[in-house]
Amino acid sequence: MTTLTPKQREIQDREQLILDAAREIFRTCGYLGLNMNRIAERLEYAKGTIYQHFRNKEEIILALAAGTLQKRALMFEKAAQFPGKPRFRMAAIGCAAELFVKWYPDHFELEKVLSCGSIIEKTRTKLRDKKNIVELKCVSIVTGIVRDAIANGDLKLSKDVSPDHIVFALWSMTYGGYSVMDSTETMNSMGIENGFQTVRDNNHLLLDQFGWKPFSSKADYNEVFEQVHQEIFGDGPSQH
Amino acid sequence: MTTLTPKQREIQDREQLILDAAREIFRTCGYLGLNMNRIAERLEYAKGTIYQHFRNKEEIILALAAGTLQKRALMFEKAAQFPGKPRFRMAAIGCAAELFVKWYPDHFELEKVLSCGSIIEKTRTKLRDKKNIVELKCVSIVTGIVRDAIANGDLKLSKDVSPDHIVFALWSMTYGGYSVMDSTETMNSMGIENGFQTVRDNNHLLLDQFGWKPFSSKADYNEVFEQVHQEIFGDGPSQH
DNA sequence: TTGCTTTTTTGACCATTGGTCAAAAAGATA
DNA sequence: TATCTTTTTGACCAATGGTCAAAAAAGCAA
Repeated sequence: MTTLTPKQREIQDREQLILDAAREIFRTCGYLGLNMNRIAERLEYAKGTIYQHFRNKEEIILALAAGTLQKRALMFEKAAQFPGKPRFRMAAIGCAAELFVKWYPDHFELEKVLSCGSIIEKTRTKLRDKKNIVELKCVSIVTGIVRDAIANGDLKLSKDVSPDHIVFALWSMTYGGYSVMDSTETMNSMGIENGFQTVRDNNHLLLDQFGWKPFSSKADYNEVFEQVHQEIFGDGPSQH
Repeated sequence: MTTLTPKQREIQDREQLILDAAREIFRTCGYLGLNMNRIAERLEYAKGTIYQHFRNKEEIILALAAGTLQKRALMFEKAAQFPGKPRFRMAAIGCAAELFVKWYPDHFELEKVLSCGSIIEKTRTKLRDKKNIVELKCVSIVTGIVRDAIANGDLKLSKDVSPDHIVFALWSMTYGGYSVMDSTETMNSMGIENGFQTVRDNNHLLLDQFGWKPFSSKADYNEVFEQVHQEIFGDGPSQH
C-alpha cells in the first residue's frame, strides 16, 4: 500500500524537515550546540514531536551521516562508470572522495562525532546498520574495480595481498590523510602546501607499488582527475 | 623557588589524582559518562574543588590526552635510538606506535573525542598548545630519521617529495588504518585478518615506493619488529 | 453534520549535569 | 592567640535530555 493519508504524508515529510534543520544547526553550532529544544523551536513544533521521529540527538546525527553517505555512494557509482582502464576508474573514485569531503564538509565532522564510542552507543543497532549498508556499498564499488583490474591483467596480486587489502590501504590513506589535515595545529607546522594533492599522490604511490598498471609514471593522473572533475562532477553538489 | 608548603604540595598532587580518577571513569563510561560530579564523588572532594584545577570536562580530557601523548613521545625517543640503518629505526617507530595504541587504548578514544570541533573549542588555546608541542615532538623525531636516511644515502628524494611529505604519508596510513580498524562494523565485512600487520605492511610498501633502502624485499621487517618489541619494549607499559 | 474512536501534538514536568559563588573552614603569619 | 589569606564547600541556578497525561486534531461511521 503506497496510499497515504495527508496526515501520514505530512509526518513523513517532516522527518526531512527535522534533518534539514538539524544539519544547519550542527553545521554552525557543532555537536554540543545541537539540541532538541533548538530544533523544535526552529521548526515551531513541540519538543515531543521531534522525539516521535528520533529517540535522541545522537540518532539524528547518525541519520544525517547516513544521508550524506548516501550521496557519496551515488558519487562513487557515477565515478566507477568512468570509461577506461580500471586504474583510471579508481582515480575517478579518488576524485569523487575528494570532492565529497569538499562539498559536504559537515559530513566529516559528523563522522568524527559518531566515532566516539559513548556517543554512537546511544543509537539503536538498526539505525547503525542502515548507515553501514551504505558504507559497505561504497567499499564494494571500490573492490569491484580492483577485481576488474585483476580480471583485466592490469593488476597481478601476490599471494599475501587480497583485493580487500588494497581497498583497506586506500581507505586508510585517504581517511587518515583527511583526518590529519583537519587537525591543523600540527599539520601547518609541516610543509605540506596542498594536502588534497598529497593524499592523491600517496594513493597513486601505493597503487604503483601494488603493481597496478598503468603506473603513474606512464599516465597523468592529475589530468584524469581534472577530466573526471569536469565531465562527471562539473555540475556541483546540488545534482547528486 | 622549588620550596612548597605542604598545602601547595597537596594541591599539586591532587591534579594527578583527579586525572587518574577521570581516566578510569572515561575508560569505563566514555565521554558522556564522564562528569564533574562523578569525579568529585569518587575522590570525596566537593565539585568546586575540581573546578579549581580544570575549567570543564573537555579540559580534563585534553589533559588526559596530553598525558598519554607524553608517554608516546618517550616511546618514540627510545625507538629512534634503535641501532642500525635509518629504515630499521623507522620500523622501530612503527613498533612503538603500534604498541602505544595497544597499551593505551583509551588514548585513541580520547583523540576521537577531541577531534570533534565543538568539543575541542571548549578548551583554552594554552592547553591545546601544550598537547601540540608533545605531538610535534613525535613528528620531529620521525622527520629526523627521514633526514638521517637522506644524509646516509639510503633515501634519495625526488624534487616533488619532502621529508615532511613522507612523515605525512606514514602518519596518514597509520592513523587512518587504526581508525578504520576501530570502526569494526564495515571492517569485519572485509577480509583483513590482522589489521595491525596490514598497516605495518602498507607502511613498508610506501617506504619502498619512496625508494628508501633497504627495501622490504631485502630485509625482514617483521623480525625487526619483534626485535624492537622485545629488546626495547619488552618490559611493558609500566616502564614508560 | 454529529458523535465517537484513534492518532498526533503539546508543553508542563522531572532528573541530570555543567557551572558559579558567598560563606565556612583551614592554613599561614606575627 | 588574633588576624589575614587561601582553600574548600555545597547550596544554588541555568540549560538540557527526556517523559507523559491531557488536549487537539484527524479519521470515520451513521
